[in-house]
Amino acid sequence: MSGVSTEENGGGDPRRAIELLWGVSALPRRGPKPKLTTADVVRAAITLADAGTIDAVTIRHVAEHLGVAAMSLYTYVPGRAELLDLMIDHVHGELAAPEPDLGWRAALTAIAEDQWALFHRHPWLPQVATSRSALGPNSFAKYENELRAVEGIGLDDVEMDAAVALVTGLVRTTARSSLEAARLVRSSGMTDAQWWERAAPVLAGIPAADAAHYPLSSRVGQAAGEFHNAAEDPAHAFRFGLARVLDGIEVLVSERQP
Amino acid sequence: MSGVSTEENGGGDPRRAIELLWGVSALPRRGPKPKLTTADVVRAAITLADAGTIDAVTIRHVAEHLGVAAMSLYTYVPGRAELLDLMIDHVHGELAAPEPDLGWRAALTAIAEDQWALFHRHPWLPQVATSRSALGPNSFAKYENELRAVEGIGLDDVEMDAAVALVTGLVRTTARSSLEAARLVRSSGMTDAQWWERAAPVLAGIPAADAAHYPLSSRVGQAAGEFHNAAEDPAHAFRFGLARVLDGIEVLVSERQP
DNA sequence: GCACAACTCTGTACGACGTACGGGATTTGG
DNA sequence: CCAAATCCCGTACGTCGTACAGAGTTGTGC
Repeated sequence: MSGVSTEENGGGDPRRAIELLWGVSALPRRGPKPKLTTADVVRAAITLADAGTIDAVTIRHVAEHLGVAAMSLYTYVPGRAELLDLMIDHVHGELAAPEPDLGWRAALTAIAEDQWALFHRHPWLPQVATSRSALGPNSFAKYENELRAVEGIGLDDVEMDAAVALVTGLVRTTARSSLEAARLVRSSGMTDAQWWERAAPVLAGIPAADAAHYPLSSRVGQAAGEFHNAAEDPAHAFRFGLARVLDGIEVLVSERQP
Repeated sequence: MSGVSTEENGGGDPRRAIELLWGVSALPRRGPKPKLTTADVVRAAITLADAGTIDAVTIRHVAEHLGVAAMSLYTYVPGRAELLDLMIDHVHGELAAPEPDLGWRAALTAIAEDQWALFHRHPWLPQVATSRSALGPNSFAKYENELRAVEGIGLDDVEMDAAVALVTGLVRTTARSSLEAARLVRSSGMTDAQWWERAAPVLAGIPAADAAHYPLSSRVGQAAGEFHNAAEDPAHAFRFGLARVLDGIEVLVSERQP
């Protein structure tokens, strides 16, 4: 019962977007004084997104929130896609640089937890895809910090990149799914349990959907479901996954440093 | 330069959707003979999506592809969101049940590779989110098969669920990002290398973006970038991640079976 | 002091989207 | 044979991003 669609973009000239991200601009100023700044627009968009989903970030909404006409936003931002990039880089600025000399495992854990928290402060963030990513200063710093965590432990450059991508990908995925579940509960007004109560009798009327056909799904699905509803859960997939991934990286590291 | 937005849904009555997924219906038939079936609509939608992105699946497009008016589709499908659910379950039918008695590691590997291939046959699939997932027969079978791979190796039910979610999540994430990158190349008409050629001089003009500020990013980013462009790559994040994750699960399994 | 260029701001408009509504056409159960 | 059920579909509404053109405002060069 849920769908996601992905807007494409990324075709445009990187020039203007990069300048905005790095705050370069403002040489000759003629014409009327601007009412706003690009940063105002970005902050307003983030406020709106934090309160709902990324869909709340429409040009018209943001403009209304700022008290200007929709088309005025195009003075500060080339378009909606670039606005999203600016939002991403902006919130990446909230990530901390991990303490030095922690050891790679503690450092990666700190990074993962920091990002987990960031995703929960900005629930729209894991929904927004970013390949050929937003080249802003904060995103650069994020990558640099991630790499620092696995520096000098015996991995080559390609492995370092893959390792941090694995960890950050895990955080994104698990955060995304936990946030999506929470959003679904809010938007449908049904908890998972209530939803299953609705769905179960319908399924029960379908011979092919009998538990006998899906013995493991029935048993494990129920156990997992009860556990998930135990309210301590949403972070479980994250903690479980992180533990496995770090153990897996540890195996690789040991191979490299016998 | 890229953005993704997530449509919400999932509020509606599960009843009709589940009936469609399980093919229950068609009792009393009065009125004119239908020109189409629900399956026709689903297949047309999949054809369209396979050739582009999920955005190509609009009610009007699908209808046009089938030679009927847009509103006619609502005879066969309650709405676009349910159509997406039907598409998902339909393609899940292409997944094979892994051979029995493979051992958990080989079985999980087979499942991961099968899904990796599925995602590449249907590039829109990893873009479509599915929490409170599409309760169709093929999706059930998918989950059942996944669980079977880790049955009886010493994990409890919650761990089994988490382990298969970790693996399938990895496949989805890595497939998604590899496909997104490929799509970006097509849609922008620029390879990553060309795009960097465009972007680099702009960044070079920005003091704060100097390589000295991001020593690891520069070095590792370049190495990883060259490797990625080596054309053998797109599956690298997948293979690397899978190896780490399986090693991590192996550690857990050993703990459970001393 | 003045004209003009550069800039900000905005109203209107276009082509997409999902889908609500209502009506005409068709088939079949009673 | 009629009425109910079911189909097909034209029209319309509200949403979106944003192209375009014009009006108002400011600094610069003379």
